[in-house]
Amino acid sequence: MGDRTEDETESARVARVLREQIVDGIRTPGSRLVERDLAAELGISRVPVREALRALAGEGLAVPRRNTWMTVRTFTDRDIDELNEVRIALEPLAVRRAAERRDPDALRRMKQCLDTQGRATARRDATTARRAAADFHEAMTEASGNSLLAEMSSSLAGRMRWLLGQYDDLEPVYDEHRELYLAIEAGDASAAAALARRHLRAATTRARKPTRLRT
Amino acid sequence: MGDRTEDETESARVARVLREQIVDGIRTPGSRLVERDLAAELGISRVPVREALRALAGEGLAVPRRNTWMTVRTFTDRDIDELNEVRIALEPLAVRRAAERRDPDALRRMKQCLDTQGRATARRDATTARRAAADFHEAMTEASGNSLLAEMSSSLAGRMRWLLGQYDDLEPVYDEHRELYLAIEAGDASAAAALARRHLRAATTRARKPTRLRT
DNA sequence: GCCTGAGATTTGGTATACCATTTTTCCGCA
DNA sequence: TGCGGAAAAATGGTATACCAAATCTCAGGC
Repeated sequence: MGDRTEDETESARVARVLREQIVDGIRTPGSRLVERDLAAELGISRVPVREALRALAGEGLAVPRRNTWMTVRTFTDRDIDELNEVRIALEPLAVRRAAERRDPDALRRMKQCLDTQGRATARRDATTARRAAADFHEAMTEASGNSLLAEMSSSLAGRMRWLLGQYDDLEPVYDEHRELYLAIEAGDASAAAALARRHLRAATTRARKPTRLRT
Repeated sequence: MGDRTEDETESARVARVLREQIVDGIRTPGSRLVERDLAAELGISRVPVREALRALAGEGLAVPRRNTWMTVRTFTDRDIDELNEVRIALEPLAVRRAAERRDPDALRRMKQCLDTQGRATARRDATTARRAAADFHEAMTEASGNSLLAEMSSSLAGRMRWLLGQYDDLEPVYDEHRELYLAIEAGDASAAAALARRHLRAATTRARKPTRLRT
C-alpha cells in the first residue's frame, strides 16, 4: 500500500516505512539500524536513510549511540509508565480545550477516525483498528486548537502506536474513545477530561499485563 | 567561547551556534536560513548544516517549507500562550515528582544553577542569568526522574530561552526559582507544584508586556 | 503603470566518495 | 583453553557533485 509516486521526499518515505516496521515488531527491539544496509535494502543512498533515522530517534523509536549504529528501542515497563504519566499531563488538557472549542471540522475528523476504528474493531482487523485509534488521538489533540500541544502529542505518536501494538483486546479502547468523543461533541469539558484520565489509567494496566506475562 | 576541539560533531556544533544566534536575536525572526550560505559562513559543507536545521525545526526555532529555505521562527502572542499552557501541564508534574524523590545529585545540580543565576542577576548579567535560568529548568525536569518528561521539556528549552530573552527584569524569575527550589528540597510536593503554576502564570504576564508594547 | 510569463538563478533533495573512529576478527602466546 | 592485542572490517561523519523544483528577474504586452 502507498507505494505510489507521492510528492513525499525519500527521507519521509523511509521514516514512514521504518516506523511502521518498528511499531509492528518486524524490526525487533535491540536490532541494528545500519545506514548502509538500510540504504541498500531500500535501493537508495544513505542520506535520506540518515535523516529518517534521526527522525525516528527524535520520536524515541530508535536509540543513537556515538559514532555507531542505532538500534531499535527496547521499551521497558518504566518507559510505559513514563509515557502514560506524560500523557496524563497532556491529554486531559487537550480534550478539555477540544470540548471548549467544538470545532466542526476537527469533530468531523475525529468522528471519521472513530468510525473507522469501530468498524475495524468489529471485524477483528487489529492493524487498521490500531492505526485508526492513533489517528483519533492525533485528531483529538489537533482539535484542542493548541498547535504546540498537538506537536508534542505527535512526537509521542510512535511510542503510542507501539504501546497499542502490545495488547490484543481493542474493544475497550474503542468504547472509551467513543465516550470521549461524545463528551467533547457535547461540549462537556470536565467530563471529557475525566474520561481522558480514566482512559489513560486503563491503558496503563492493559499495557502492563502482556509485558509482565512474558517476563 | 567554547571553540575548543570538543568531541562534538559539526552538526551539533552548528545547531548550538544557530540556536544561540536565534534566541539571542542575532538572527532576526523571518530571516532566511539557507543551507549553502550557512555552510559557507561556517566554513563547512552542507550536510552538517542540514542536520542542524532539521534539529532546530524540531525545536520550533526554525520553520521549514517544502523544497525551500527555512526561516527563523517569528513568535506570536499565541505561541507564547500555547507554550505556557503546555508548560503548566508539564512542569507542576515535574516539580511534584522532584519533591517526592529529593535526589541528592539532582538537588545539587539545581542549587548550582540557582546560585549562578542569583549571582548573575545581582550583577545585572542578563545573558548569564538567562542561561542559568534555563539550565535550572532543565535540572528540575531531570530531577523528576521521568526521562521522557525531561526529554519533552528539553525540546521546549529553545522556545523557553527565546521567551526569557523577551523580558529584562530577571529578579522575579530568580526569586521564584529560589522558592521553587526550597519547596522541592523540603520535599513539599504540593507547595512545589503550586509554586510552579504561579511561576508560569507570572511568566505569561511578564512575557506579554514587552511583546504588546512594540505592536 | 501593472500584470504576465518565460528564462535565469537560487535552493533543497539525493547520490557518491573519502576519512576517522569504533567494532569485530583472529592469531599468537601464556 | 583462554586471553590480550593488532590487523581488518564495519560504520557513521563529512565533503563534493548533480538534479529537479521553487523562486526571482525582467522584458514585453495590455
